Amino acid sequence: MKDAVVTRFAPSPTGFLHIGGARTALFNWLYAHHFGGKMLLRIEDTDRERSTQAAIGAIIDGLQWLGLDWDGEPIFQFARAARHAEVARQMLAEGKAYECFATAQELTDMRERARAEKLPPRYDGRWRDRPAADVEAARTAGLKAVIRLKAPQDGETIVEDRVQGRVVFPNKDLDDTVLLRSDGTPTYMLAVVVDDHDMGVTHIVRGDDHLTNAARQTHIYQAMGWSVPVMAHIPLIHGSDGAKLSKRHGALGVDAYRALGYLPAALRNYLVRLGWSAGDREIFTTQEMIDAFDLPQIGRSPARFDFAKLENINGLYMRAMPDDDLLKALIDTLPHLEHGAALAAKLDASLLAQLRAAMPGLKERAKTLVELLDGARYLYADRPLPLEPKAKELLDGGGRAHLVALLPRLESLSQWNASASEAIVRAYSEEIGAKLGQVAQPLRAALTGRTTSPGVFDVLETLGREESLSRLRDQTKN
RNA sequence: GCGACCUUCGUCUAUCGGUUAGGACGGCUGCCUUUCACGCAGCAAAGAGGGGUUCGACUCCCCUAGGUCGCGCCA
Repeated sequence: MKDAVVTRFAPSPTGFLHIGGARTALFNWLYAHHFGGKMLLRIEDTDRERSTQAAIGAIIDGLQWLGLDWDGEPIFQFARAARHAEVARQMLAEGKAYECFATAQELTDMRERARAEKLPPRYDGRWRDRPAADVEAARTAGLKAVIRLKAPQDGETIVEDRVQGRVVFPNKDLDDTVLLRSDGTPTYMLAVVVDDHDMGVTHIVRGDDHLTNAARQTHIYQAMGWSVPVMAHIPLIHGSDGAKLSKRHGALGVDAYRALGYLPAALRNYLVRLGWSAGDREIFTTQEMIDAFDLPQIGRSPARFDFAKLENINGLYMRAMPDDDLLKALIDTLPHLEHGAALAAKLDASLLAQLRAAMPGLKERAKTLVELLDGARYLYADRPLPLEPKAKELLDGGGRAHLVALLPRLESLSQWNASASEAIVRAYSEEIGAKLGQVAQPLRAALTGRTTSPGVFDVLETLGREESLSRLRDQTKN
């Protein structure tokens, strides 16, 4: 196996793992697995002001929840600062970089002047070819220097991108990037290149907001005589109105998706089809995804995030999941769900068995775990059940009489199961010449407090004789 | 302002010069039915605009419009 594929996911820990980052991670993960390679994780924490431990935790937790594992230990970029500085000094020594003593004020003025003249705001290279004497003078005057790359000024830099195609940047449009800050810490631009090189990254798959950075980074690779990895800049995800993804549009941390009751496998399936396709195929197992995934099928246009489709896919996954697995997923997710604590508090062996028995009827009525939890509420609600307005109307509007008539018949049942109760109820409705629904709906209202639920006869069975009859008596009393 | 990239049903997409422009979500009809769902059947819905090239353009080229991203001693 020559040239094994090595990809990396390189988030900066300044916030949670958002949905766009999750998709980037997924693409890197799929690509690495498709070619039997590795995906590395690098935490880009060089911004000491904004990087937080909490964000690092959120990112790692998010990746783990999504099932996107990485090879080896995560690399922390800040820990490699000395290596980055060493490379910068090497470039300085080789004349590939130079010291620049321009002050922050000078740079601001430079930009403002450019803006006023409607020119692109760029560094003008004022320290690029200064005589050594000037540099000495500045240093003895106590000025602090940054190290800037001596980037090519003529010709063009070509990024052969596997998604964007051949993108040409005239070098005159790119200025001399800062490599090392005046306090001696490396910039992102330098750190990324050095780390990707040192980590043996062969394929860089990242958001296309980095496309112009790719040209600047290419200059650094060239200055160091390193080979440039394969680049693939994938389009960003947009909100439903086409604008930048905002909170309202789904730019939430992946933990929010967990709290909304989405299954990681479903979210993965939704995300992989956002900007990538394999013919008409919509649903993939993880292995199928790995087998089918490759860079050429990634589109170049940004995709909009669509909750409706995510819900649909999640519902599909829930229905396809074995009942035991789905129940486990629900129980495991309880701590993250809004009303999860109520169920968790009452969860014992018998409730667990009831949930398991009700699962077939429950899962086809839910698109998320939140809906599944809500649908299961009748199983563990306290008597007397609170009635939804429509359920109350149903009982008050004549439904109660049916319950009164049905109660003794149900009480006399020798076998308590769905088919036995169904026979009783059907016989009764035929007797009085009513449609089954006219009788079944009041029953449902009394048993669940609602007008919608799984089939009433299944409800009777899973609730059990005592609980069912008690709930019916509660409603016939008044 | 400059630069890069993007533009097929409302949304995600297929199409790699010749198709009644296909699928999925959502929407709407209907069937099933004890409710709600599920399932099934069906319907509506698209090549941004304008020029070329070509026997023939969604597909290739140019222009326009719109959108996104980038232009820090942030990442």
